[in-house]
Amino acid sequence: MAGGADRTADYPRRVIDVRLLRTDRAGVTRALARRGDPEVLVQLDQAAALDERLRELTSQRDDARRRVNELSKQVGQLRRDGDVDKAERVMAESRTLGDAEAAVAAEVAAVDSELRELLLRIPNLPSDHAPDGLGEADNPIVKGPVNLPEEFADHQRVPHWESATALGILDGERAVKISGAMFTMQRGLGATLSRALCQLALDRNADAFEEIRPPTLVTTATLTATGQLPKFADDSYAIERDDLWCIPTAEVPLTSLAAGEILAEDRLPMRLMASTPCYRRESGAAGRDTRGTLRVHEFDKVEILAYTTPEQAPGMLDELVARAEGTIAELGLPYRIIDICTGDLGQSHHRSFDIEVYAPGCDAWLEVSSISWFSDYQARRADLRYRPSGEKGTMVAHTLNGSALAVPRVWAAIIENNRQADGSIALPEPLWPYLRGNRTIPVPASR
RNA sequence: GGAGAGGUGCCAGAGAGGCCGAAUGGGGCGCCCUGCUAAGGCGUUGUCGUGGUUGACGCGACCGUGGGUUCAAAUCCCACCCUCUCCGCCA
Repeated sequence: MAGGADRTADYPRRVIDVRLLRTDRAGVTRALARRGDPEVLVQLDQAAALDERLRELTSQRDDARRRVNELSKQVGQLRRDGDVDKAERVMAESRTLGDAEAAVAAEVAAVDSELRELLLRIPNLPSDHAPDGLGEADNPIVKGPVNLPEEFADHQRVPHWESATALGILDGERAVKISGAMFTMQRGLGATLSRALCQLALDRNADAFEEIRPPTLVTTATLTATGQLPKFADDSYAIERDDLWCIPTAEVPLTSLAAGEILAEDRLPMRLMASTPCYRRESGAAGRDTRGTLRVHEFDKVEILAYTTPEQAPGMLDELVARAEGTIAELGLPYRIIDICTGDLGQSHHRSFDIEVYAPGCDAWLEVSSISWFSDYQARRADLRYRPSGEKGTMVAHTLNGSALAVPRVWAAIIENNRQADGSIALPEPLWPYLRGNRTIPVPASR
C-alpha cells in the first residue's frame, strides 16, 4: 500500500493488451469491428506493426547492453588485477558499443511512445454479450417500462424548469449570473431534496460499499487511467496552472484509488462508493437540453464502484444494476433499462446498461444511471492488479461502476411526476427521513 | 511560500562508483527436529519486458520519477514528485 502510492506517477505503463493482439489478432479485430468504426481497425493494424518493430529493436538494444555489461565487468576485473593497458582497450571497445546502443535505444523510445499513444486511443473490446447495433437507436430495452401509468394528468405535464422555478426551489437565472450558461442552483427544499437524494443513495448501499470522500481535482495520470484522456480532453475542465483536472465523475478518483497496487485476491470484490460533485464541459452539447437541470456543467452524483477478478465481474455487473434500479424503483419513478449496443458503447466500456426515467413534463426518457463493466481496460491503464491466492504472479483486475443516483435528473423527474393538481410536489416516502419533516414542497403563499 | 532531513525488496534497515537485484534482522512459505505448543535447524521468498523445447532456463530493465556524467550508477550531478520537522499563511 505505502509503496503503491509512489508508483502512480508513471502509469499508464500498460494499455490494452498488446499480447492479445499478437496471439489473437483475428479475435481482437472481430470484437472491435462490432463497434462499427473503421478507423479503429486501421489503428489496430498500425499498433500490430509498431509492436513487431518495437520487439525487434528492443532485442537489438538488449543485446548491445548485454555486451556493454560484460565488457564493463571485465574492466573492473582488469583494474583490480592491475592490467591498466588492457583495461583501457576494453573501455574503448565498450565505448564504441555504447554509442551504437544509444542510437538503438533512442529508436526504441520513439517507437514505444508512438505505440503507447496509439494504444491509449483504441477503445475496449465489447463483450460478446453486448447486443449488435450501430448507435443509440439500436439499444434494446431489456426491462420495463416499470411504474409507467396509462396516462399522465395535465398538472404532471409541466416542465420542471417552469414548475420548480414557480415554487422557488430552482433558480437558473441567478446561477447563470454567478457562473454562466448551463449552471443551475437549487434553493430551499429544492436544495434539501438534492442532498436527500445523495443521502438515500449512500444509505441504501452502505451495507456493502465503503463510503469515500475523494479529491475532486485530479492529476493527468489519474484522468488518463479511466480513459477520459487523451481522447476526450475537451470534455473536462482543466486547471492548467496546477496541472489538475476537475473530475467528470467519482469513477475517476475511485478507480485510481488502488492504482499501481497489487491487491490480495481475498480483498476482492472491493466495493467503494462516493457522493461528489461532477464537472462536465458538455463541449459537444451546445444548445441541447439547455433548459432546466437536465444537462449542466456541475452536478451531484453518487457513484458505486467495484474491483473484481474476471470471474466475479459478470455477477458484480448484475449487482450494480440491481442496486441502481432498486433506488429508482423505491422512489416510485417510471423507468426502463436498456442494454447498450456495440455501436453506442463508450470507449472504455465492455458492457453497459442504462437506466432511464420518464419525465412527463419534458416528455422524455432521461438517462439517470449508466452501469458499466470495463473488463481490464481501466485496470491496465491504472496498473491495478491482484495476486491470485496460492499462485505466483499477478493478474490485472476488472473494474465496474455505475451511478447509484445522478441527482439533477432524478430531481427533475420527481418534480414532474409528483406534481399535484395544486402545483405542490409530493415527496417520495423513502426521502422523508432526510427532509426535516417535510413531505411536500408547498406552493408559496403569495407570489 | 521559506529552511532542514529523508524516499532502497512484504517490513525494518545497511550499502556511498565495478565483486550489488542488493548485507543483516523480522515476516511469509517449505522441509527437518519435537508427544502437542513454544524454541531451534536448513532452505526459500519481488516486479516488468523479451526469447525459448513456454514455467522452474537465457537476456534486458527496475533502489521515489525523469534526465545527465561514466567503459560501468542504488551510489556522482541536475530537475521534479512525495514524506517528515520547523517557520510563515490560511478555511
